[in-house]
Amino acid sequence: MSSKARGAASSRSQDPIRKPLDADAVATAAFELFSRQGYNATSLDQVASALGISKAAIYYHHAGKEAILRHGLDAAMAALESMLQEAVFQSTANPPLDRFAYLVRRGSQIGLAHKATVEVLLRLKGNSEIERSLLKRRRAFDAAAAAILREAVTTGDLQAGSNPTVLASLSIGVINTLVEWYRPDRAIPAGELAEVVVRFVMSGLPRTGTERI
Amino acid sequence: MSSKARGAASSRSQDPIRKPLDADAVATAAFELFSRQGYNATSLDQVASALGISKAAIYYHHAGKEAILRHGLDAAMAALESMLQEAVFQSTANPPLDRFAYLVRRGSQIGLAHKATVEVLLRLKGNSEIERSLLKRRRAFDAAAAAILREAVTTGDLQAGSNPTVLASLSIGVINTLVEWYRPDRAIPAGELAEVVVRFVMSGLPRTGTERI
DNA sequence: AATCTGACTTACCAATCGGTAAGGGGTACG
DNA sequence: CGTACCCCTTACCGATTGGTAAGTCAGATT
Repeated sequence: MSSKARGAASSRSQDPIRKPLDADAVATAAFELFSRQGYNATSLDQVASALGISKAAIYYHHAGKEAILRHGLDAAMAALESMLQEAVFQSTANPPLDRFAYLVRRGSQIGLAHKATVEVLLRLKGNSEIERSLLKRRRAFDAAAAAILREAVTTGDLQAGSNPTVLASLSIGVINTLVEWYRPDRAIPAGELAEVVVRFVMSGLPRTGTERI
Repeated sequence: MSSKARGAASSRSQDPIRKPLDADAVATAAFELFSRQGYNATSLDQVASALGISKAAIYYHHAGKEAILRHGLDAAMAALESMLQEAVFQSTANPPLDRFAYLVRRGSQIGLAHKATVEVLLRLKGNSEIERSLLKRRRAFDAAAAAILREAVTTGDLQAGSNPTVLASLSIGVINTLVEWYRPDRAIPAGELAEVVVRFVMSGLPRTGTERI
């Protein structure tokens, strides 16, 4: 019983078999917890035990906790940004409100598809350099959305005197809030929900006796 | 120079003068930081130094970190709940959509007036018993709002087939998102903003060529 | 003058956290 | 058969955190 017997990998050999993890799998599990408990309230030990590995094993796949954060949020922001490019560079013959509706629809779909990551993205507070750089990208996204609405005011599609920045923030806010309460086991499927969101942003509550387009 | 000389209150006597703090003042300062950095990312040492006191002094006013959380969130939830009572018990002769509009307007005003507390309230994740009890109250609030919309479907004020739960979540979501980006130094004053929110919820983006009521 | 109380202070603690060091089992390849 | 590499382990560390113990000083009360 000398201290030499520092048995390693003992629990792994007890496992039936398990595929080696990769950086993506670790990040996915981490974001599952980040989104449920919050980033700061989630320890790497929790992430490790959710994966059935030791905390140190996480450091084989990622440089640290913040690296995991960046890994996941980079992917989510990239998806949103490429979608924004599509919306912005759609035929300018396309009315700005149509492009905005496209942005809202695709934004909802992406938000729901990347629920865990987007939820964490929305809760960033800028407590580190990484968080601040992500926040900067988020603000650029919001500004681009506002620009489309500003154009809609110029073309007269939106009422003169409207504040495009505020309206863009409210519209995007609807998407954001979506990510926070939607659970896939809900009565309404994600595909339909995106349409409900688009109609809500364009027309508000579906009242009777008001014109619909 | 015996160890007896454990000078106390030394920094206070250096201060010009300072009124004694009370539990509310400590909680207000704490929520200022909670809302900017997040609850978990804010240490009591930060709260203390923002107040110019020692961390231990916080424990004279509050039983602990979670007690501060409860102190502030209890007040915010109470304000929202009493507003909800007003909206619900308004003359039933009042159309449900009018009552809902009232709820959205007052909800926006309260959210903006209690910005720091409400922002923390919205970020709760249920990581402790206190958080879970607050979340329960929040869900009751959402359910009551949904009930008003359900009534509006019954009376035919909302289109048949509408999902009142989803629509209530989207509407309240607009208020929630408001709290996250609004800064009082913005171009638009808080009073106007509440009206913009009401119009947005009732009619969506202010398009030209659509009927307004 | 003596005492009490409100409002703090410094000094400390145990627990937890993110992160590191060092090593070991399994498989592929020479 | 050796050895190299991948993927992971146990054991540990320093820093930070929420929380506590005990002392203190100014001002009100007696």
